[in-house]
Amino acid sequence: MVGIVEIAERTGLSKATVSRALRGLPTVTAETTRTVRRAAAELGYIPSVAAAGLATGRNQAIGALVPVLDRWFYTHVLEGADAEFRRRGYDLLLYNLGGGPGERDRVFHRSILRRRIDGLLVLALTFTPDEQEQLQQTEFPTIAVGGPTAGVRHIGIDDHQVSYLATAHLIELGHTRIAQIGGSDLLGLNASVPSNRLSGFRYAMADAGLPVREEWIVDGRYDFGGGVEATRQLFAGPEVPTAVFATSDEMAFGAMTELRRRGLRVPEDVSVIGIDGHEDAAHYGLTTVAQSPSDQGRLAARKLLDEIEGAPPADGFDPAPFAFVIRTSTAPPPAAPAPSPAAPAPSA
Amino acid sequence: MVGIVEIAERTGLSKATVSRALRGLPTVTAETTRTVRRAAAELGYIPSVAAAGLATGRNQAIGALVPVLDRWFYTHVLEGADAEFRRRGYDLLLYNLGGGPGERDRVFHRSILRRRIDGLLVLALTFTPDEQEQLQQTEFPTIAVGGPTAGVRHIGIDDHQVSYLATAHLIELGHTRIAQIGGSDLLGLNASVPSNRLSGFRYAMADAGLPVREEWIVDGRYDFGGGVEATRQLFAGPEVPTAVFATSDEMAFGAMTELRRRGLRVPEDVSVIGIDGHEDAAHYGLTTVAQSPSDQGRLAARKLLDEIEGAPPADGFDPAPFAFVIRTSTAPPPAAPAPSPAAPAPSA
DNA sequence: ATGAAAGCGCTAACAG
DNA sequence: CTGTTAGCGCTTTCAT
Repeated sequence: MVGIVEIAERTGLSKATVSRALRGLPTVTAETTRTVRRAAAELGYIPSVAAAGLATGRNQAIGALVPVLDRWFYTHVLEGADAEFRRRGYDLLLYNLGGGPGERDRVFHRSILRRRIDGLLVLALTFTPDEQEQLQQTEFPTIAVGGPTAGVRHIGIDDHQVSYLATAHLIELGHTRIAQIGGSDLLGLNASVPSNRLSGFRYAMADAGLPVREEWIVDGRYDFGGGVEATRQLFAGPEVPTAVFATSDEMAFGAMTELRRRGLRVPEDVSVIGIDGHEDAAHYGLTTVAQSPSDQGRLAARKLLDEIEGAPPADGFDPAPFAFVIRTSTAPPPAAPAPSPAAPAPSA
Repeated sequence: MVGIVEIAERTGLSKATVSRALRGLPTVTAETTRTVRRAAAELGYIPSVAAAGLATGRNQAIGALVPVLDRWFYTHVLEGADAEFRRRGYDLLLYNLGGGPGERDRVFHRSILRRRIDGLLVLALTFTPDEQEQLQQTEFPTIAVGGPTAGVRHIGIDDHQVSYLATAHLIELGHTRIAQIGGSDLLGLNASVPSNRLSGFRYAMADAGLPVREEWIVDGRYDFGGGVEATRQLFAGPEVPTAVFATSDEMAFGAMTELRRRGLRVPEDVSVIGIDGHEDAAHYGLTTVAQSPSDQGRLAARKLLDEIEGAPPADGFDPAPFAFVIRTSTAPPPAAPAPSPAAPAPSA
């Protein structure tokens, strides 16, 4: 095993100088630095972050806490954050909670709290009071993406507003019979995202004087299969909606697939709108409110590292941008009048 | 900051005994162990893996090298492996190569080679000779999932055989005009998976005396959008296949979606078969050859940890199980005779 | 069964 | 600009 001592011996310099040269500190002659680096390369020197970390207290690593891995939003936040972390020389420790009930506790006590990381990125998750306290104790900077977490800065879209807009779009097209496929709080996931998306929907309906039918608010678990099942449920009875607002594109894809399987045309018979801006939305022709999770991840990473490296800790909410993308899955309801941007009259 | 010294002071024991008690070594009285643990809990002691690692040379961490994150196969291998790692007290460092061209090098030199991990899990990736040498030098155990890597043990399905079977199924149904949507080698990804899946297809066709039309072998990039585009291409001309074999379910979903968009019925007009056993396959009614990436990940993790903890290093290939799942996306071709398990005659 | 002391590989004052 | 001297927090001989 070759460490800095070997380099010191070989070059006749001291450990300290070698260390400085390796880190490129300015207090070393360019000449010396070159010599050291060359020797390091020749000897096949590989630095030990662990040793450096012990000495400095810096681990050059960030933990990312995710509820599950196979959801579009999470993987993309991770990709964005990871790229930024790597760019700045940090490694990413993945803490996946998806492995069953015991996992959560294990992750918390045996992993996060091992002083291996310099900061924590939290995806769409809320903490129990106990967990919160534990986190405080470790004292490392934390940032959340995709849903607020008590006492932690947070980046994400304004779910209420996005949801309001999506609903308003359907209303403007003349729809009055609108269903929402939402998501519920699974695995201690952040409940505020689904609840804000629901409230945005309710407000938009209320503002248009439209009634919300509680049986048309169904859970789609944020995934494709959930979208399929929710749709099946929505279209089981005699009374069916003319528009479906899925609060994620993956659920919207499931909805569209199930609608077509039932012989219903989108948008002629039923309009569908989503939230996310998933890559596949174009292929489905899905109208959606797009966001960029990878940008949110990147931004979160940047803020986290800035704080770790000395910037003043900030608090509160950083709203992320979103954009309406109109495609072919939304249109006026069947037998409805042309879009009336004014106040559409209820049709029953 | 409370370390083992604080516990030692508080209990009146020595650092050494505290360390032993904390690790549950048998050379400590049950009594003493209890005292120490209680004190640790009261003081809110949090162990430092870095310090322990420095002393022992063990990092209690495994690196996972993935080409990209948002592919069904990868996220599921990761979930399986992660669960096993955590169960045995190891953390997972995620090395994502998906962040652009520079990433690969950066990951290799600035991350993997930092002596932070005890082993490496490689997903569907091949190394350059240079990278291979670097890896050898670090000397930690490595294992691959989803595609062989030179000099590294490997777990996965037998791609050739799976592909042969899928093709044979279509042939038995009476199809003769069969297309394959495969995947190409993106980002230095493992080329042997696509090539074995292609050869399985060719062998099955050859064994049945059927010609392979080269223009019906198209690239679908292993994702939904690629499946859509490949299908568009396949059905653009006057001559179209009666069956499409997509080498991943995600591509098959894209193919089915595009086929339906074009007004073609599955399976009446076109049969579709996939590989993977994706959760959504049931909703699509997709016939597929199912595998379990999470089991493969779990097994890989287990073997890797066993080796790290002293088991003799093994080599070679561990074939993973797969299972044919017949659903409703495959049927005899239009205007074809009933399934003839014998040798179907070419139809011109 | 427990303690004392010597590191693991690196960084950080403090001198020079 | 470079060298010396102490550690970082834990594990591990070697004694006792």
